[in-house]
Amino acid sequence: MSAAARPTMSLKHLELFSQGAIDLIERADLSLRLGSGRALRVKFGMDPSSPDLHLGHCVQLFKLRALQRAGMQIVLIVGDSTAMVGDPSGRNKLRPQLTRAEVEANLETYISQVSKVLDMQRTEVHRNSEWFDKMRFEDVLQLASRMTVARMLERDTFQKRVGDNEPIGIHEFLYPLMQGWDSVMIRADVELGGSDQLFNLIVGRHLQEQTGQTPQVVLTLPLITGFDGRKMSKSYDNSIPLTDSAREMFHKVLRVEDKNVKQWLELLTEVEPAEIERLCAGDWRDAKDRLASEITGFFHGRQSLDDVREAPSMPWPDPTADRMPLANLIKQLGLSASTSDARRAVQQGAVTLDGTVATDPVFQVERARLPLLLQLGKRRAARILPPT
RNA sequence: GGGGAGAUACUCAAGCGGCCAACGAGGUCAGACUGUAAAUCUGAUGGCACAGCCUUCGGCGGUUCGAAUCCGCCUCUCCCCA
Repeated sequence: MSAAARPTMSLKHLELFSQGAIDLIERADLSLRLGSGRALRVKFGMDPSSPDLHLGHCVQLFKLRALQRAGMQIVLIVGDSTAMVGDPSGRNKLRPQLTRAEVEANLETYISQVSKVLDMQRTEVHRNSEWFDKMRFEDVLQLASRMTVARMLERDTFQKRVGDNEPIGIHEFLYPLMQGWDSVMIRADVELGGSDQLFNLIVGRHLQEQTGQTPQVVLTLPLITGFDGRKMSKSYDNSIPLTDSAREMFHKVLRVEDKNVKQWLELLTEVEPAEIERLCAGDWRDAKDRLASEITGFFHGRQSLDDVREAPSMPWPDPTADRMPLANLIKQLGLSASTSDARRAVQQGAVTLDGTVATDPVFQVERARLPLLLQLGKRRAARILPPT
């Protein structure tokens, strides 16, 4: 648990950095910097472009957590300016630009979610509007002149869009430059990102070199996939948001494909490597259960695991009503997105009351019957208690 | 600047005056089966205290008993030429 970075530890640290990495550019350079014995400035940027973080982001965050514990200085960049541009990485479409108000709203939830993984007391946080808001057009032009269009168009994502007759906004070319400029401004030693970020990270090296800094070490980590096998992403709707209830999170994690269980254990938990080997050699059920328990326990606390197997308690939603139609009750408990949705679930036999299937959406649930166990499918349930 | 094509629900994509809350596919949700998995089969998939009503087909107006479908203007995108 020693947090001091001493030269003698540099080899161990090198291992810590490179574990699980896809790209490490340049390894020798990292080794050299570690040898200096100082706390390296490790940059990680996130755009508050959607309100919630999900497990995909956590691959990076867990690595940062380990590095932070090893005494590295984590520098978190909240991309409030870049969020208004939208990262074109992996995008086959023009991303809608966010307004400043939307970005502000997302930013707050981000920080609180990151604090579950990182010690924010020891984390340096910057918004990139700190420097971008001060730039004049002249400065923007100068930054833009540091990169060529040909170089930009090398990116597969842009190539693909050109091929598919999809629009590319000029402002999208600015995105990698902005991200790279962040590195210059905070004098990053290392920048961490998903493997799809390689191009952007390399631009950071390029810009640092041009401005007389030593280019940062670039470290990319694997992207984990969502339910559908594609990169886990909010926009593909295949992600596991950190805001999920313990129950939702647990069950979604259980749906991970068998072949990814090991990777998730390595990237998203702090289970010892030897233990991971042991788990993966055994029954998948146990490995998955452990994985889901680790992840859910980490974000919601160990005691939440009881709630996963038991239904969480919720009060009767409308204290003034003596009875409510089943569908409306489900909606008001927040177990379904809409009343119509609840009705459909009921009609399809997905809902049980105290273990008995209820198929009538307008069935009147009496308040006098409380407490009552209501289950909707396998993943949603509530123990309804009388109002206090 | 000139010419052509297009904008439909989470995504892709049919529909081209009433039978349209809108074919189909993917996704998602649920049921069966299972390992609370995957695969497979089945059903559902705008909202509403729901046999009815309300709001949707880029936007605003118009024609019509009736418009996603016809007309006008606007916004946005792609392609070809300059």
